[in-house]
Amino acid sequence: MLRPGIDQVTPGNMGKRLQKPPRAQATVEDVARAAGVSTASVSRVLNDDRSVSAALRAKVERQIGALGYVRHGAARSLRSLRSLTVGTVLPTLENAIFAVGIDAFERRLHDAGYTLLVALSGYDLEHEAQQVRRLLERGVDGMMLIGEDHAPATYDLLARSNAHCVNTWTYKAEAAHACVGFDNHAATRRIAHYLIGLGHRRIAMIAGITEHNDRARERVEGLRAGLQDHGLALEPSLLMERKYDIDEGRHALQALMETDPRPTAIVCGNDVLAYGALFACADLGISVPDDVSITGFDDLPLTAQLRPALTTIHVPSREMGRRAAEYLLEKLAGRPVSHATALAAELVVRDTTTSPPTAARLRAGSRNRSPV
Amino acid sequence: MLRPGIDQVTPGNMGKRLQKPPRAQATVEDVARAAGVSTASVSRVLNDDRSVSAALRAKVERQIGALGYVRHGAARSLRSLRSLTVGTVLPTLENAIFAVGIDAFERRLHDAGYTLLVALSGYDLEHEAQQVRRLLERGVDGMMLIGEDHAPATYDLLARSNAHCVNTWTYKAEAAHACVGFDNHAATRRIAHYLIGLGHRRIAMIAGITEHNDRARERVEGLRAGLQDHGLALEPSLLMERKYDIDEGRHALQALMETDPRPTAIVCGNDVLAYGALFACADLGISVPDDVSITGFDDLPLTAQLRPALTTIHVPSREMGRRAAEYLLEKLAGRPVSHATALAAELVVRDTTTSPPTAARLRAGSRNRSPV
DNA sequence: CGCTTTTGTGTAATCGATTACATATCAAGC
DNA sequence: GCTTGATATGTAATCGATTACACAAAAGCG
Repeated sequence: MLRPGIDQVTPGNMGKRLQKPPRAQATVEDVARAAGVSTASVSRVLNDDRSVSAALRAKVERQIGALGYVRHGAARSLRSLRSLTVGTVLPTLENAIFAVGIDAFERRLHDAGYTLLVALSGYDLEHEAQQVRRLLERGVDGMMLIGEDHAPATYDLLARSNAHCVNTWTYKAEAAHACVGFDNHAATRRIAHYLIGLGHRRIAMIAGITEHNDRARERVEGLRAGLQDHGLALEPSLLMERKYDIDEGRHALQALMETDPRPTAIVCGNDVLAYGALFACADLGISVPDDVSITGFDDLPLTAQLRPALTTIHVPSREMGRRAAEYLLEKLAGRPVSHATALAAELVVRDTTTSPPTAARLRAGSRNRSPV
Repeated sequence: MLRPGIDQVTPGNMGKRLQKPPRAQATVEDVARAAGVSTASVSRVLNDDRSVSAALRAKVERQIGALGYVRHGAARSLRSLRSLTVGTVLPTLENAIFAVGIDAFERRLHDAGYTLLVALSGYDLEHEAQQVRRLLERGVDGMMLIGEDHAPATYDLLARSNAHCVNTWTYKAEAAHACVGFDNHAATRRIAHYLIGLGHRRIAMIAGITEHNDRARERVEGLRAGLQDHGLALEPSLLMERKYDIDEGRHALQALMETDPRPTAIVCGNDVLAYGALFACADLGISVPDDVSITGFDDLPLTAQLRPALTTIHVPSREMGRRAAEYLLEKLAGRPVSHATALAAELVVRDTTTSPPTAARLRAGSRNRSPV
C-alpha cells in the first residue's frame, strides 16, 4: 500500500522511503513552467492542435525533450474519456493460429496510435468473462474476441460498456454481434464435397473440442452437412473429439485405424491434429495419401513444408487481424462500417489427399510396410 | 476528437449525438448514493480494506451488482500511482518461441492481479524504443523485454521511469540489467563439444540475424568458442546468417552443400532454420544423420515429433516466462530478488546427430538416393 | 479606419477513485 | 463514570491532462 504524504513525491521531495525512490516524473506543469507558457498550450502541442504557433510549439518541444517528459496516460484518459487502448482475450498464445492474427491486429492498431492489451482465457468462458471485465476496467476503447461463443456475462458487460467489440474467426451473415471472419461450416462442407468427389465414402473426423467453441462445432456440422448432401452420414464411431495437441492427433488416428472397415479419409479440425495423424501414419507404416487421405484446417506456416504436404483450409489470419483492427478503428472514429465481414477460407489441395485405395490396394498396402 | 459539453455525458444527459450513445457508467459516487454511504466506504469495499463492517460491505456489494459498476482503472491509477499493469515488447508473435513464454508470463501476472500489455517491435530496436515509451505512457508498473540488446533510448526511458524492467532469453552473471534467462553462449559451445566428440571436424552454422540481437550473436560466438576449445575454427564460408524462416533455412542448406568439402555437421541458430535444413535434405536426398548431422535451438513443441527427431537445445520458455513474472512481482512488492536468474538450457540428443560419414559413405551416400 | 472575424493563449473546472485526516461510536480498563 | 484506545465511517483534497470559456491580438472587410 502506498502512503501518500509519506511515500508520495512532490517536485521538492524525492521520497526516500521506498525501495526504488520514485523519481518525480515531469508533468505538463513542469514543462509549461520551463517553457514559460500555460499548461493548456503544452497540452495543445502534445495533441497536435493546429492552433498553436510554430514559435510556441518549438519552445514547448524543446522543454519536452530536455525534461524527458512522458505523457501520463491515466490522467489523459480520465479526462478525455478515451484510452487509445484496445483489448483482446485469446484462448492461448501457445499456438501459431492466433499469434499471427494478433500480430497483424497489433500492427494495424499501433499505426493508428492504439496500444493492445492482451489477456488469455485458457479456453474457459468464465475466465474469459473475468478478463473482459478487467480489460473494461482498464478502459479499453475496443475489444476483439475469438469466436462467438461467449458467456452471457461477457456480452452483458460489453453491452453496458462504451467499448466496441468484434468477434473473429467466425462469420455469419445474420450474426447478432459484429464479426470479421470466415464461414467454418462452409469450409468443412467444402472438404466433404471434395473428398466425396475423389471417391471417398467412409470419412472420419478428428475434431477439436466442441464444447464452448463455435468454430470447432461448426466444422463438425459442416462436414456432417457436406456428407448429407451426398446421402452420407458422419458415423458416431468415426468422430473423435480431441484437445489441440499433436499427440492427441496421433492417438485419435490410431483409434480410427482400429475400426473396421477403416475410414479412407480423415478430416481434421485443425492442422495440429492433422500433424499428429500424419506422424502416426508414418510410424505405423500407413501411406498417406495412398492408404488414407488426410486434411487439416488453418494452413500454418509449416503445413506446406511437411512431406507429404498437407491438404488443408487456408485461414487468412493475417488479413483477419488487420480487418478486425480496421473495423474497430472505423467504429471508434464514428464512421459507418459493415457489421459482418466475410473472408475467404479456401481449400488448398496438396499431397495428402487422393482417391481412396481400391479393395486390393487396401489389403496389400498398409500392413506390411516398414515404418519410416 | 471529442467535444465535451456536446458529446460528453453527464448522468442527466444521455448524449444522443454520438453513433453509440455513451452510457453513463456508474461511478463510486452512484454506488455510494444508492447504498447510502460515502464514496470512501465504497472504495474501501472495493479495495478489501479490512476495516469495513460486514453490514456495510454487504450493502455496498449489493449496489455494485445492481448498478453493474465497473472500476475505472484510469482514475484509480492516477490517484494511487499504480496501474496494476505490466508491459512487454516482443520482436514478433509469429512464432511459437515467444508465444509460449508470454503465455506463462501472462498467467502468472494475472494470478497476481496484473494485466499484460503487449507491443511488438518487428526486430527493430528503434521501434522497440517507441513502444517502450508508449507502454510507460500507459503507466506500466513493470516491463519485460527480450534479450539485452536495446536502443540507448530504451534504457534511458526505463531509467527515468519508475517501472521495473527485466530482460529475458539472456543470462549473464555480470549483466548490467536484471535478467531471467539462460546462457546462449554456453549452449552452442556445448553443441560444439558434443559434435566434436562424435568425430566431426568440419562444422557449419546457419545462424539467425545477429545484428541487434545478442541471442543470435552469442550463439555464434559460443559455437566459435567451442570449436576453438579443440583447436578448430569456424570457417567464414561455413557461417551463414539467415532470417527466421523455413525457406531461408532450406536455401542456406543448399548453399552449404555446394561447398567442397561439405561440412559433416550443421548447427542451426534456431529450430525453424533447422526445419528448413532438414526439409531441404529430404528433398535433395541427403540422409540425416548419416550424411550430415543437424542441430537446432529452442525445442519447439513440434521438434520432437519430426522424423528424424531433431537434436536441439531445450529452451525453458514456460519456466522463463513464469520466473520473469515472479521477478517483477517481487520487485513491485518491494521484496529483495536476485538480479540475474540462470535457467538451464540443456542439449537434447535425438535422431539428427551421429558420427560423421566415413569417406566411403560420403561418396556413395547422398548423391543417388531418391527424394522422399 | 472602425468593426467583425479569426487566431493564439491563458485560467480554471473537470474526469473518478483514493486516502489523509477528522470525527463518531463503542468497549475495555481503572 | 471517565479516560483511553480501537474501530468504523465521512469529508474533502488530490493525482495530471484536457478543454470550455474568456480574452487579447491580429487579420479581414467595407
